Amino acid sequence: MASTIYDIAAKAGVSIATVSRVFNQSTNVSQKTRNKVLKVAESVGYHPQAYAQGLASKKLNTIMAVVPIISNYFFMEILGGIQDKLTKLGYDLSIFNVTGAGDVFFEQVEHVIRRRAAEGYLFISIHLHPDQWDKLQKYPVSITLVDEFYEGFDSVSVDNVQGAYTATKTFLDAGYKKVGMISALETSKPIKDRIKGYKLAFEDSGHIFDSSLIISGDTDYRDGFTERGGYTAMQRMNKVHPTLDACFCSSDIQAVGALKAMEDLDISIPLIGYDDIEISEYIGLSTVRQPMRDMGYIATQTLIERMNNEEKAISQTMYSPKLILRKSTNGIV
Amino acid sequence: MASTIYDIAAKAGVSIATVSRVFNQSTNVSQKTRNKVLKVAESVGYHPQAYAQGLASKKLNTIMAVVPIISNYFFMEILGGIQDKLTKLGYDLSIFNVTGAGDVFFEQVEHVIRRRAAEGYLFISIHLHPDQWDKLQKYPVSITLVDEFYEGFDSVSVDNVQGAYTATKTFLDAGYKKVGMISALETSKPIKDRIKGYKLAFEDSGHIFDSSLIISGDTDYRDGFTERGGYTAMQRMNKVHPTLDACFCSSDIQAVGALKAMEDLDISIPLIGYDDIEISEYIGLSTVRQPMRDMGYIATQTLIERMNNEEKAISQTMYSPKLILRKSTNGIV
DNA sequence: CTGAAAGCGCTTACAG
DNA sequence: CTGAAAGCGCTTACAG
Repeated sequence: MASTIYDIAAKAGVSIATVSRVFNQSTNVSQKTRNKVLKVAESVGYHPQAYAQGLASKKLNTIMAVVPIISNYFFMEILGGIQDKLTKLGYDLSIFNVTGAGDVFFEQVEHVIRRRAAEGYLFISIHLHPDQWDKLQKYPVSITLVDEFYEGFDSVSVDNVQGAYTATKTFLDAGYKKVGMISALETSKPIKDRIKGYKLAFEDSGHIFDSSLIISGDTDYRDGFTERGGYTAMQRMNKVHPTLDACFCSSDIQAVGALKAMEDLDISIPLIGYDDIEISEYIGLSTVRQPMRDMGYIATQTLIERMNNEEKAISQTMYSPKLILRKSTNGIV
Repeated sequence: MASTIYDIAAKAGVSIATVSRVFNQSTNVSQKTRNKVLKVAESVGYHPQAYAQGLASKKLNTIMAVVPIISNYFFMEILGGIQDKLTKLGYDLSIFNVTGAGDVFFEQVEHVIRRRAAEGYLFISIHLHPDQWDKLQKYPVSITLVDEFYEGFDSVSVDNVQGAYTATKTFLDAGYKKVGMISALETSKPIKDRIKGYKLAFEDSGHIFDSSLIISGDTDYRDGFTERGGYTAMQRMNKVHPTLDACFCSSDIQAVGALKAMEDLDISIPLIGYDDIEISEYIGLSTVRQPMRDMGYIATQTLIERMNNEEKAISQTMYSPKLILRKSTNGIV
């Protein structure tokens, strides 16, 4: 049923080389021949097959996004930025969802790289051990890291330590003493950094640091970056520290849950989230802005440049997150 | 740099057929030979290339999601459901983002089908004209429609007319007379149906229908399904109908914007959204639930079944949306 | 259990 | 401007 270049060539009375040229925008085909081929191709709905083209030309024209969790807001925004850029360039996007844990996780990542189903890879929120990164570096493929960085790879990330520091310091400087942190999975890379920044703010302010002020929710689904994670964390927080002054949340989506918990508990303290997802502006949530869309866009650009020039110097872009104050911190600054 | 099956065969002292068999889980290879091949392959980081395998075996093991707008909540949820299913089945996911408008839109859709870069296609929120659907039906590929249906295609959708009807009727039955509708792009398929349901509720209730009660926002970005779309629509609504009794919003994300507008305008009327995205529960938004995750999951399953059996009877799954009442409609029912 | 060989559907120098 | 032919990296009957 599906026709090939041979069928078209036969029906149009030309060679397969000519048919191929017609579909490759080659100028070396007479208008007459071109029209004849196009007409035949159209009549049977022919179009070159992606895989065969890829094999023969060694060009796939697709880049692959490798992600751990597909349905979260952070990734969605990043993806939007990637698509904005890709569309302009005519590349296709492929998505690989890494589902394994532990060693299997790395094996999956390595596997997808080896299959060569794309010409370039965008690693989004993929966090590995140093020796694993080193191993990956040996493969002759272009990879750009998003939300992570490691020596030797192009990357686009945000300074998580600084972001958490800024949010926490803002509370401390405003005179609040008991400033809690609603955390997510503590072994996750971004959380480690955010906790670091949170601590640092206490130290810089000359306050004693109390680790019991850092509390997570009751679920590790999506690494704890969920409404429910924030909701249950705030409930726990209120049990342990009923006199909390203010709270920093490790993501906006958790802050949404925390806000609800506060409402249910009938308490009200200033809150700062993290990310600045779209709804935050509308629900009046103060937050630490990560330029997610830009990150996806820039990362894609960086990757394409790398693909076109392997000798290019490594570029590590690190954004400084920006604090955005809204209703949830009203009157504190 | 990149090694092929030939390199491995040579180094392991076997034929390429044997190497191929090792990587295809064929049992017809002695354990000894298998180990030898695997060792060599590991030492150079070899793995069969996806495209070459695809060409030779005519199996790609990838399914493609074709979507108009990538970064929206509805799609994100659907995608999550697709991945849940795909992961279990060992298929890869590819995403094609249709960016064109008008005729170009259809051309892009047709083009991606013809390229055969996947064995099955999931069309998500792709709405075409009858003659375009008919044309698509001629191609020998498996396609499952999500959020749309058309004779001759497998599909998974939700009854938009009924959803809007239920929401509106609930208000009307509760005694509200002036019930507005915050709409999105009126030429979009789901909006047409939701407006239909909205109207129907008035007719069934014996009320006169006033089309000036249907108002959209000031932007068609993402077809108007944005916070901003809802925000500006509510502002307009308040100008035209300052004495509105209640309001139905065509999506939760717009409702978030509308809620903010109401706050800024210092008015308060009952609101019902559409979708039931995750945050809705936490912000207390009443809504019409679309089982997005399930839809993605079921659609993927349907597609795989179709791929395995082209003779299978067409299956058109239509969900009945469910009204979920929360704080935003407190006390009305 | 293993190998030789044909074939998958294209692209691309090389000639003319 | 056009064609014949080799090659891309695999898989898979067919033999043995």
